[in-house]
Amino acid sequence: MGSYDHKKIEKKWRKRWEETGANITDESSTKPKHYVLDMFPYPSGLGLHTGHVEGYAATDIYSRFKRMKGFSVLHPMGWDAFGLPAENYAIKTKTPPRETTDKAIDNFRNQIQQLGLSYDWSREIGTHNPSYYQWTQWLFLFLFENGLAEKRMGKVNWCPKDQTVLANEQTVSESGEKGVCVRCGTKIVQRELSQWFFKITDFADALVKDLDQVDWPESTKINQRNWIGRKEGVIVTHKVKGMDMSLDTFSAFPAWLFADTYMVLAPEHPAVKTLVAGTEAQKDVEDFVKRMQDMTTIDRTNVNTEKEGVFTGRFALDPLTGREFPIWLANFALMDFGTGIIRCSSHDIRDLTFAKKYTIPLAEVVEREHPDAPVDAHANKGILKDSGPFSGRTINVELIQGIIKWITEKGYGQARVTYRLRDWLISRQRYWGAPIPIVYDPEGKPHPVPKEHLPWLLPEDVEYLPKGTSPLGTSKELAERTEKIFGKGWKPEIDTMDTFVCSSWYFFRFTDPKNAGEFASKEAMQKWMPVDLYMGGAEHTVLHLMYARFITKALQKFGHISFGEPFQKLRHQGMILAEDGAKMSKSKGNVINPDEFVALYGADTVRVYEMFMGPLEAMKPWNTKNIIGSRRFLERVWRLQERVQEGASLKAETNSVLQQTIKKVGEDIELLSLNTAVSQMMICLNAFDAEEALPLSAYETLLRLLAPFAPYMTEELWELLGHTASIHQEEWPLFDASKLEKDEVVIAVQLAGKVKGTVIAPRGAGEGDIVKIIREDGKLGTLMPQNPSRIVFVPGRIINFIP
RNA sequence: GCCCGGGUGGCGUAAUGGUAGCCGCGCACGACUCAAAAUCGUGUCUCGAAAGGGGUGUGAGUUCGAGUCUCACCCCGGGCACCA
Repeated sequence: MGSYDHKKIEKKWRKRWEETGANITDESSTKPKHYVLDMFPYPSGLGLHTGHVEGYAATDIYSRFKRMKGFSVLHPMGWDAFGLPAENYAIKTKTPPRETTDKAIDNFRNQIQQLGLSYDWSREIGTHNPSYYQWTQWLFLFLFENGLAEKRMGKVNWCPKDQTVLANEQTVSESGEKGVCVRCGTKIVQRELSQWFFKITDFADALVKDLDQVDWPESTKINQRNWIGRKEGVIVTHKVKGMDMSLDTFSAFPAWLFADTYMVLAPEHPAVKTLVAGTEAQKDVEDFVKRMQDMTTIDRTNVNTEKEGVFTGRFALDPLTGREFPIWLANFALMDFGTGIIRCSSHDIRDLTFAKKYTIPLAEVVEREHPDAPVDAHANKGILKDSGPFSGRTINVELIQGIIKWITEKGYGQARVTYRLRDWLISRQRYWGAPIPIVYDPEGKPHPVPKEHLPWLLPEDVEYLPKGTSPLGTSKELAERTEKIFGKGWKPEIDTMDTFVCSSWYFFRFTDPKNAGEFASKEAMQKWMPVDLYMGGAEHTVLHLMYARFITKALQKFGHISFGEPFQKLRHQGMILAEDGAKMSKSKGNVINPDEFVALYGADTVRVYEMFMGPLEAMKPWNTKNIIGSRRFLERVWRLQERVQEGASLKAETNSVLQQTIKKVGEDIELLSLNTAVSQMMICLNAFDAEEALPLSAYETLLRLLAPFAPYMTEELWELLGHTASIHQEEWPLFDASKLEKDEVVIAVQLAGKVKGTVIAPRGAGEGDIVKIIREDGKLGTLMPQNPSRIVFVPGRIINFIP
């Protein structure tokens, strides 16, 4: 027996598997399908870190297990390759982003291949390749043609120093300060620009409802629901006193409407102008509106921002109470929520603070519990008073429905559902992204780039440094291309798409990655979709998953696919922390790279260690010292080959451990409880180690269980045992249910619930048998009462004497 | 503030309501060795000489029996946050 030389073994099998196409997807088979997907990485220059390895190892183990269980498994990998770091690097060094990105991808691919991950590399995709982004552009046109993509004015975050637009995530400094440029710390302003939007809000209802169909972590579903923020409520229409105009408000808490005493408009509300035109308040209001325009929504909607407003001098008539509501403008009222107008009352802390500041009269409709604090409407409970026909009623669902019905019947307003979700702004004034396939005629009207001109190539003759407009605007080639194809005076769209667009459909492409005529064939999608297991970090619980679901629903609505949810089962791997428990980050310089451990201990050890660390979904600190335990485990399995002897047989007790191990490891992989699966294999190893000689079949069974976890070493051992076919094509072992339990069991003996000792009894012994054994036991026999009032007996576990 | 997770040995963790601490790391002692490493063996929650107690963030409760279920509180982590 040679020693366990992981370097030699891993090199040998990596080459062999590549040569034999061991990981190519079995497309032709009639086996049931299983699609196991990782969230594809952004290929950063830093390379793979231990957090990637955790998720990838888990899905690899799962994929290998499923293959052994008789499934045809699709397990692909690709690159979310467009994005800012490469562009920023280009600005600094003038290196074209494609060069940087392709280099990073080569590095990533190499690292991933070393880990023995069974991806089908023939399906590799990169979102930055024209053969891929051609279909991202197709998707844009598909949405455009179906009225789901439109250009309209939108507020963007603008850094005056860098002369560029920033994504919301880029308006928080590293120290957590909000509303500043992440790169230079300059206070950002907001600009109105004409931007492309995807109308995700059209699907808001389905995006909430269909969460019930999928097997996702509950917290992720809650996050999605909160983000969408579906609220049922009521619109109330108010006449403005002395004017021929009316104002609509939205209320999510209809039970509290009778407490409202004033009204607040968003400063940017179109009605403001008319309300104050020619009045005394006009100048104050206009000043206020101007000041609010100069503030970002981020600043205006910060909890700590002082509430301020201005009175319009106008009054609205409340149809419910007949009250005259003073009409104010306020910084906290937002145009893009509800109707942009709020009915305000003392039952909302924000409204109350505002009213106190400006001494606006207030009313209450629920009796206070504490004299200092009025009841908060968000609690939505209590008994109403001073509420017209509803006084004396208790707030509950029926009452709320009754109030909405009453408002509707009286013609005061109507029921309405509102969402917090906003349309998806996909324009980016960036270079390194998929170009938006739109051209403008000389009048400035947008036209789609005809499909025969896709891919609409990203130009290369650009100035990366941002100068106030998109880098694509500096490309002579793009301008010339546009005029050549469309005519004189035509101009290209120079914004690119948000990289989230690229990643919102890649899982379709994997089913048919080389298709030149469609984004994926109907047959391929029908065969493989939806994704059966999707693994990725919890940081994508909102945006990526929401966008991918939106695209899926849009494609379904227009007949491209027949299902509405892309990811049937979703799991998150937890973050791996640095050894001191801190988050790994580039700035702290504590990022742990798996390479040195792969070199030192082997990929198999690193895989086993990361799975053994703890529950997959938990956040856990890396501990270099602990890796040795996993290495020792593999070495002991390696050395066990010496123990194999013809004609040997397992002790019944050892065999029962083996049967339990087959059962538990299979069940645990299915549940992705991989730490306990490894633990159980260690238990099995310990039992085998105690045997003088080992039958070949028992050893081979353990190897097959271990194969998904340690694919290299088990493959080598399998060959050493004389097999010519790969262990990864073996069937998953079956356990013998009749041999699961040991012949003798240990029963805990309790007196009034306290353990006093144990007795050994034959398997299947009944209460009477156990009592007899206890009576014959010297110590326990005298300790247990002769006439207990009750005996609780749990077969095979405990017997409890209640005196 | 609101919504999710979590608090178990020196450490990572394990326990269908049924013997808390499995498995691993570390540590201690022993074997092997001239010696060391590697390997193997024994031990390792705590008080106690022992017999026997106590112990899963705190306090109550349900139960024959609670790490596990219920309530209140404390602490840690994550997400959302002027959303009408």
